[in-house]
Amino acid sequence: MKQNRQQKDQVMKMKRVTIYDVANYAGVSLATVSRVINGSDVVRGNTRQKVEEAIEKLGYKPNAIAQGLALQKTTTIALVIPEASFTYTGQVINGLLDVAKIDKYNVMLHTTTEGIAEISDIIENIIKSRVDGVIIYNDRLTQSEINELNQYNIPIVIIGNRTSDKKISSVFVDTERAVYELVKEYLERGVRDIVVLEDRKNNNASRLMANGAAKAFEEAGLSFEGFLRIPDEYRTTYKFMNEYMKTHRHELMLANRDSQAFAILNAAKENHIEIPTDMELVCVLDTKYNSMVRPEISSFAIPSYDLGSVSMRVMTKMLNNEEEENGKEIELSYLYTPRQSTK
Amino acid sequence: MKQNRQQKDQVMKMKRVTIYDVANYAGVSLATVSRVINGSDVVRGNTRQKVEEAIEKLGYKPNAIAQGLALQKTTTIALVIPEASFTYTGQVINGLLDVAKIDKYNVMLHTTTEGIAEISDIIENIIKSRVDGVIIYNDRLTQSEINELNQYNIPIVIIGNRTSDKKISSVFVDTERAVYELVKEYLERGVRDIVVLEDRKNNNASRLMANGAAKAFEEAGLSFEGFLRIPDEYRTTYKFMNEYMKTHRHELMLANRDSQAFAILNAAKENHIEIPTDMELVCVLDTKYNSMVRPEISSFAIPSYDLGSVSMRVMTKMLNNEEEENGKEIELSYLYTPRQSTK
DNA sequence: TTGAAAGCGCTAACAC
DNA sequence: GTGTTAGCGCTTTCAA
Repeated sequence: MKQNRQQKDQVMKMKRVTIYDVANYAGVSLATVSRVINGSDVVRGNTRQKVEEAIEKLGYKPNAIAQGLALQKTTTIALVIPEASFTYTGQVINGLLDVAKIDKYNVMLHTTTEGIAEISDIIENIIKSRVDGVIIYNDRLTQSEINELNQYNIPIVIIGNRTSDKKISSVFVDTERAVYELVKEYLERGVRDIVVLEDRKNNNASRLMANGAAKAFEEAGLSFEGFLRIPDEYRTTYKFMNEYMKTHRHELMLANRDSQAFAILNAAKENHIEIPTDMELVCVLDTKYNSMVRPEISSFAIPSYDLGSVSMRVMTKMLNNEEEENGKEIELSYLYTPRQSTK
Repeated sequence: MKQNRQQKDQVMKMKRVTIYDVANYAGVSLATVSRVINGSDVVRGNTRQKVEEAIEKLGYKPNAIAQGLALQKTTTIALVIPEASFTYTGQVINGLLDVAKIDKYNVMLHTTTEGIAEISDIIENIIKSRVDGVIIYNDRLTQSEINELNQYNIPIVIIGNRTSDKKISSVFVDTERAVYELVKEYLERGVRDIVVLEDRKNNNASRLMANGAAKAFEEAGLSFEGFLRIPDEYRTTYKFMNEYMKTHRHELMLANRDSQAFAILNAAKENHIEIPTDMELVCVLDTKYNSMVRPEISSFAIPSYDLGSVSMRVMTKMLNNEEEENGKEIELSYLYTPRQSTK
């Protein structure tokens, strides 16, 4: 069978070239080759040269798997994001990958599917693949699941939620405060009929938004009752809003994603509600499509790319055992950007 | 140093549990443990039980890296996509990952950055990480780069372009034919002033669209001169179109991405060109945002999810050495979907 | 400055 | 059925 493997390799054209081949070709020991590829400075220039030539000649590429075994580290991190969130996480991923590339880390992508309880499979998988760290977008993972990972003593960075622990750091934007500040301002202007629309795809974001609004109301001596749930029987935000707006209208509506705001926009139009004249509209997260609708939705400029790049940077630092980086909570700032959907 | 490592492990709470620990605990040899975790059926039920208990008790998870070394396979594939294409590739990735999950494959994500010539770095990286296969979205990679990968005899699946070779298969939609058929129909209706707008982010798609249109024109005894380039000085499609439409109008415009169609839509509005009355508009690729604009853009329903899932399935088959799967060109069908932007 | 050799954790002959 | 052992390709002591 060993024979078989080698034979097959022959047939398949070229045998994988290993560190042995290089050592042989260069007439040195494999230890020396190892030193060269790892940039050790004890190797004599002359020897180094020979080895480098051999590497070049043979087209040798170190086997990262073998290195991983020997070194007990894979220079790979796992990224876990909710499936179907690419529209909003695209920039986050780009930021993350750019930094990963610089630091020579590989990224293994895992997605969590809504509703399906296979998260434990993903965790199992992550453990088996011995990645050096895990970056998790959003709160799809419950505390207990995160704890399970944490047990394995593997550094974790959470994107989007403020959390921290011994080996857990987080990078996020304070949505709650963003909404709080906005609502507060409207309240001061005398606007009271404010509604926060639920985002069924992101409970946590919804909760934070509602909390922010509630806090502002509270401070004004009022109580907030404007959290608008989308009943299960409506398949889309648009369908619900279209129905809802036949009998309801508000002064200000807040949505999480721009796509929800667009749905509101269309439903409003259908119901002859003028935006921003009759109702104002703001969303938290937007995409490039927001510059393509009329009116453009006022939103918070969330630094998505940075959310990703900073996370990866934090991860690298944790991996380099810069202890002070552990358990950090890094808040990135947002910027409210008024557009045509507000007065 | 060996001491050191072990000490450190102790300090860091728990020593990684290996197959040896399990063997020890269960009072069998590591070979037997290996057999159990690999589902070999030669193990006696009684023994298997003991081993399974030990695994459970110790919380043992096989080290995929070590397995990879021993087996010469990583059960990991690399996915290469153009950076910033997540809006359109999101569904592709979802499809791919879903199948990968079923087949127990891991996916390493790599992105290619526009203009920057670090593709060779990515290839180098892919080789080093010893993935079992590579799936490439789109034609960012030139033939010579693909050849370089191919040298290593690693199965490749290309998404989006018809290509094939000894170890290369592809999964795609025939955009050229889609445009051909559409243009042909318009020509038959007497519409001649047809323009295909360039997609600077995707030359290949642009080319295919232009080819399709040209073919239809040719068959009608006409020559196609309606390929509209966006000059470099314009940063966005919108800026260009807004200028362009001051002096030009057409009967039918074709864009690749919905976002480009939206730009045209807005520019048209600004220039008092009514769609679809004064001009009709069709795009190839669309996203969920297309259902949120008015008028909705007529488009081709491209099975993005399937593009991903089928690719991964093909990859699995190639990896299982089902020779007949090599060099396959799999065409997925599209469906023209007329909406409000056409008469 | 270099080489020999012992692992890293696992699989798969081969022997019993 | 189960154990022994030789790799898989690399890193890192330890000696020379």
